[in-house]
Amino acid sequence: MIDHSAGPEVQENAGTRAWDLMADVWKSFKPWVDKVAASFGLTPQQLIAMKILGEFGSMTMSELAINLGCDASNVTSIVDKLQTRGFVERQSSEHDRRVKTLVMTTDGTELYVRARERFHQPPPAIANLDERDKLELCSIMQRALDSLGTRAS
Amino acid sequence: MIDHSAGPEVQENAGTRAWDLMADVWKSFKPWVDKVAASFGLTPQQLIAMKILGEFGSMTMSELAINLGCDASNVTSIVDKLQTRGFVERQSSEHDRRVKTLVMTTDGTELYVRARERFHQPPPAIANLDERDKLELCSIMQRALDSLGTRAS
DNA sequence: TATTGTTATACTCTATAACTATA
DNA sequence: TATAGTTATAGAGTATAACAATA
Repeated sequence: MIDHSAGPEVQENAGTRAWDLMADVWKSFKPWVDKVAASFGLTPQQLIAMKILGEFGSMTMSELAINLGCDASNVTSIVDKLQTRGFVERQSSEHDRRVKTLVMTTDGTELYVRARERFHQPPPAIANLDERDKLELCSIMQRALDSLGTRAS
Repeated sequence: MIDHSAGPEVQENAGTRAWDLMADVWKSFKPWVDKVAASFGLTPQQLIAMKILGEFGSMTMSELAINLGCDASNVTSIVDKLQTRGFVERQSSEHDRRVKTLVMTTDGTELYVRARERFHQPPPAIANLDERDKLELCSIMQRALDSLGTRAS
């Protein structure tokens, strides 16, 4: 039997504790993300897709799948909805007609520019940090990504 | 029209950049979490519920909902599955028979103890950091949580 | 009347497998 | 044969609303 008389157990090491704390911070992001997405009439994933398309300008369906980190079949439905709303268009590539290139419409670009303004203000838990902490957090997260062999953007 | 000639745009401030980098790091956690949960035959959310129950010993359905950060209706189905598997039991509280207290079974406790061993090794992106970064990350995340008025665990 | 937990329902996000149209 | 994208399907996770039992 486990002794719970003292409440939650003490964290054994800094890595585990950092992971638990990051999870708590991440959980605090969700209401903010949902609210921002809803303010544009989009789901979070749709807004992220718009952000990626806005940053890169145009890309194929499979490239968007890689950037979103999800299966290509999901991208079909995400783009379907964005296209129905008039924010993106599919263009068949002329040199390989299997490939579809996504381009933003004028409405989509306008939405992206407005959304970008919102992204400049990160979620409260990050925004509330002082400048030194923000910079240090960038450094640590960058080292964490580098340790995985991930390419920095 | 947006100028994309130089690829993705430069991040304007440290907060936004920290938020983007944290999102990338968080994304790297998912395969690890899925793998750990699957190694116990559980979904991630079920494993998190077991972790919370193991740490706190026992709690009511609504308390678990608060700790999971989701609606009470979801907890019903999560606990249903854990109970079917024989890891937790519902006990009607004697002083208020509306309330159900969750307690882990012997099998549940045994699973929790094994899972706890796995949690001691955080996801690669965190585990790979050196001790100084881990400690600094703890401090920053703690300050981020404190800035929200969140109670530290 | 108010609260705890359940049920019914629906939507988002996700993945796998089978399919099509091209290559 | 292989690849890009689609369709069909299924499951996890989420929330809202209506409900039963109890307070």
